Amino acid sequence: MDLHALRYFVAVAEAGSVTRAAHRVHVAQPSLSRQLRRLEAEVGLALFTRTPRGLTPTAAGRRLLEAARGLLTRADQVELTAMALGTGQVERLDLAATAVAIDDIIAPYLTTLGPTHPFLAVVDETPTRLPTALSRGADLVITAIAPVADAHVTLIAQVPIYAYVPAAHPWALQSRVSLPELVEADLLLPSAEQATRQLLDAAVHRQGLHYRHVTECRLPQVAQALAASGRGAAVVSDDPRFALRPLRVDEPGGALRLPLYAAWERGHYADGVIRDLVERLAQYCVDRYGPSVGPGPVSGAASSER
Amino acid sequence: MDLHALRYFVAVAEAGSVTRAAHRVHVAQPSLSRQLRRLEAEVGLALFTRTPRGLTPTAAGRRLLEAARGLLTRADQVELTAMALGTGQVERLDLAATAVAIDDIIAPYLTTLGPTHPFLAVVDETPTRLPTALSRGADLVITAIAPVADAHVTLIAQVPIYAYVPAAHPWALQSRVSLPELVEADLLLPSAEQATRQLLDAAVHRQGLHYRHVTECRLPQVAQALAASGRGAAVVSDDPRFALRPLRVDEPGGALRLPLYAAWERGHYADGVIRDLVERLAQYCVDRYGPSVGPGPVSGAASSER
DNA sequence: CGTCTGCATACCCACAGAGCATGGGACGGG
DNA sequence: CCCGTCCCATGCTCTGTGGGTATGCAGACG
Repeated sequence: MDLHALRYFVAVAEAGSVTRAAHRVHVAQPSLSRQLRRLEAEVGLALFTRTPRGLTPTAAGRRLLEAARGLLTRADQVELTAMALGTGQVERLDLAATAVAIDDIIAPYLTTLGPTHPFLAVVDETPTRLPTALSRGADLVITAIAPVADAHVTLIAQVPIYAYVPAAHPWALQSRVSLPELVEADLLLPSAEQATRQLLDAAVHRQGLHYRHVTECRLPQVAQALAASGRGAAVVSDDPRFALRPLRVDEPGGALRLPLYAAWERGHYADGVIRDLVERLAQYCVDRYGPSVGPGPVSGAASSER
Repeated sequence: MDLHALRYFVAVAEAGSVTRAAHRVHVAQPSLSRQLRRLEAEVGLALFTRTPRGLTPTAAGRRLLEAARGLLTRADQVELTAMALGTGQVERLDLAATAVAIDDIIAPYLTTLGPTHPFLAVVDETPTRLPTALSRGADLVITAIAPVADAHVTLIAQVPIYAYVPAAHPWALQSRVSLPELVEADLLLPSAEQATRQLLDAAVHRQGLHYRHVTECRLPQVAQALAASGRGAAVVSDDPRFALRPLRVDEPGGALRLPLYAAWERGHYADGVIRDLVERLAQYCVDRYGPSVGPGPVSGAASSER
């Protein structure tokens, strides 16, 4: 059950004769004749009825013909994609990104640019799955923790992180909060392996502060649900999709910022295309939010009351 | 770009190592290694990055992997259908039939029996295309003209033919019409190659009658449209889907009846299944309409005012 | 009844793919 | 620091499959 045999089979069916088919596929008639009989032997019944003027497919032959045609066209497509890969052409890029990157950068970038070539298939991954996204099929990853794997890494933006509080919270009237204030509150924080938590922990440690009461959440949705039920006052997260009031978290030098890296495989077959895309993304962040700075609460998608 | 090479390729990708993959596909490691490098050479770039502990697919490798997996599952399906063909299993039968057979026999048979195995894919063909339906893919044909091709033929029913008249026609109050009456009317008849026309012509000739005024129509829809616009009084047809009043056409011996034959390819791979189905269809006609007789205007689906 | 057409068979050759043996690079433990 | 281990790559040989040429053979047609 070789592709070759099937190709010959459909050629014979379409030509209606072994001889004509042989001429069409540029092969001698006996070879084709043998392949055909071999196929019939494999299947176990006649695929053609032999007439003095040629061959006509039997019912079984017609049924197999349908299947074979479908398989062959599919095989040709695979061949084409392989060729496209070899010549560096690319029609689709799989992009995996954290929530904040998608909401604050990718989505507005795509909406302002419209459809792009190559087509960007964006998937948002949970922070714990992001480091392995490259090896699981993503062509480009945007993450806060630079992957250690054999990859190109570029810093494309630095976005502030936010403390989200319910509308009834005493802080609800202010737009930012300092770290000494923050650590006194009941906090819902990402779990330790997440970049935002590491960033926050480092800043807290730098200032010699200590958390008072912390509840860890691996998923932002859970944090939001807990906050809504009063189990925590402030949620610190990089996920901009909260229905809570965002406060920018400040430290003395300014806002606490999460770096966002674009990472892609070293030697990727579409390296040039990806490089180009990453550069445009970084430039987009600069144009829109200022140099070396990501979107803030004043302008950009994260500024609305969500 | 062989299926074999692709199979090895996905095996290596799934095993994460040439050695393990070789063991899994029951082949020596060097063969697999060579096939892999050959595939990479064909595509033109590295599909795996070699690590001391095994191989991990590159971006191009992952992309090709998707395509290859799809192709291989499809190939396996084709293999399975081929096997099924060989062992005489059948999951689908393509049945081509005239309008009258579908409306009066197939449809009621299927509605009373519910879903059948094998699944019956019913297509209605125009009378001119029916004789070649067997060679164009149908597994079973129900037609009024027994095909001359190398096929089994069985008479399964004999259905009356009808003259359809507008509701305003003088005959509209009667339920049948004799041939001497009929030939006096303005007639819309099927064209000469159609079975109903041949049946009618033969009966007319047997009784020494002659048509007065005939308009030929190859398509029943056209006949109906012409009748509706007053271009003909009576439409003789075996198509039971007219919005006109049906009159049974009588000759001295009784109703003028159109034979319906079931025909299927001699040596069909599902011969037993088809034989069984045909027998059940014939038995269904006998049970429902009496021996050697098809549905009449009194009982059955054709009796309603259509 | 000869010829023509078209499929099947016989025989030979070439190459692809499999196996075996072996080289070589990268970790890891003593 | 070196040796053992693990794993991939390569060289060599052999067999099996597919292709080519020559030919047989059966039905159609004049």
